[in-house]
Amino acid sequence: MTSSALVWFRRDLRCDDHAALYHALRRHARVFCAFVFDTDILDALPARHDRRVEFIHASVLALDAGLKALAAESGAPGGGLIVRHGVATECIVALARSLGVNEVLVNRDYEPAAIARDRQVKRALDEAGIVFSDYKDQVLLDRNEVLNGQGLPYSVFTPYKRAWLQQLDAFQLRPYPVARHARHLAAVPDADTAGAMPSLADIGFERTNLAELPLPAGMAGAQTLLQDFLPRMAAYGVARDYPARKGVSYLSTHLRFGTISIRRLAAQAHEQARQGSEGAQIWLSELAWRDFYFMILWHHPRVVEASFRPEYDQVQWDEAPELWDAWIGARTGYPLVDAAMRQLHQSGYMHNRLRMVVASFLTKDLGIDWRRGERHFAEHLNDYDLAANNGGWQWAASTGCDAQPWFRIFNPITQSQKFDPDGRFIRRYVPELARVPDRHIHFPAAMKPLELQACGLQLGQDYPLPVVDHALARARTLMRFEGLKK
DNA sequence: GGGATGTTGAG
DNA sequence: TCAACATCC
Repeated sequence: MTSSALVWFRRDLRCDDHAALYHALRRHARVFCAFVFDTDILDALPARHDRRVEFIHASVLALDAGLKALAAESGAPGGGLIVRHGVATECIVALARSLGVNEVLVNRDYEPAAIARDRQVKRALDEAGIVFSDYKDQVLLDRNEVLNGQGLPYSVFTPYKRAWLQQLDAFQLRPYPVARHARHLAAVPDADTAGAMPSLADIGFERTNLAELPLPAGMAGAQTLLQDFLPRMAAYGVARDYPARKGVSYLSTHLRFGTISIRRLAAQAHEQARQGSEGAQIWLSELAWRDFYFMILWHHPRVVEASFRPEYDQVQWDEAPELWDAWIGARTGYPLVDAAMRQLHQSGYMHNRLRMVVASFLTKDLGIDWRRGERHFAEHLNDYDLAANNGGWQWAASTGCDAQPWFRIFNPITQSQKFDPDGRFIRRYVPELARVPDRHIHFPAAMKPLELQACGLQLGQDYPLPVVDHALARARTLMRFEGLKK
């Protein structure tokens, strides 16, 4: 066996339990690894400071080190990552030709733009006589692996999950044994070693506050967060709903960039669930939701632009520029909504319950098109993922598959009372309300003048008056949806 | 040489 | 998880 291959890393920045890397190492004598800082993607980002680019940059450095360590352990000559900055479609084809590889391997991506990009690369490689192959890696079960009785993909989550769980056996959860074949890792060619790894500035980006956030990057960062979460998994089912508590895994960004393998996570959850942990069972369902939305996007790429249920594209949303400004400016007068939006802007993270609250508020209270909210999240979330973000927004807006019914409208005040009962989360992000008593923190506009005076709060000055009345807004939304022909 | 035990690949 | 295959006494 003298063939050689190139593994192109994209959103799978790890060298452990990695499908494409495993297959390359098994089938080829010499395996090169590459990552491209893709100008097609980077140039389209709205800002030159972006926590995700910084996270990726740090994770790519760690991946290079990881590949070198893996090679060293197995006595291979080199290892390491070839890093380029340019148009990925061109860089990869040029690199594959200059290295003279027989095959380029990737882990499959399910987003329409990525599918088009990969198709373009495949075409160019075909012409050069180089094989292009892609593998399932990002998800546990993809595309047509989970089908209903008629052999069709599901569009309702609960029966999907039942079938998904049935298929999730020990084999599906097994990690790819990469280390076993690591001796086939090839050294980075000399031409690529000198000044190969560009700095963040080299690719045109500035530092952010990422280093101050509890989000360590790279494979090691993911392991740190996982170790922290494992003992909390059993309590996840209850704790996950309270944004003030440390109830969730905080692994979403790592799952987004593949710095941890979904199989390793699911295997842990599966094992704890088998031993009767209810929290683990619920967390595993969240991983099923993730697979579900990837599957939906694969089969229905039109959801990127349109409602999953076409009849809901007839909903007349409002332009409402001043309401939009209040939402993105975290000045709606609904403390939980404002706190959530500030959490997003300060950290690039928003607790999942709050994503539902602010999405419901934008679409059902402010009457604004879910796509605008979706785009805002896309710009700011560290863990932004098209499939899940789109699915979540369409769920909240009632336009999606298995969405909440249109007449079910979150009340931002009762959500706040239920899930931030003592206002701890609100006070963390809306300090101007620090002295408001618990009883009123969820809706200070209901306070009487004497009560406002007692805590020294001037409504409309220190904190905004509500931009809409929830009861009225709710009635308007019911009418907005009611008019649709069924 | 046969049965127990271990390793690997299947994705 | 299961089957194929290797290894060991």
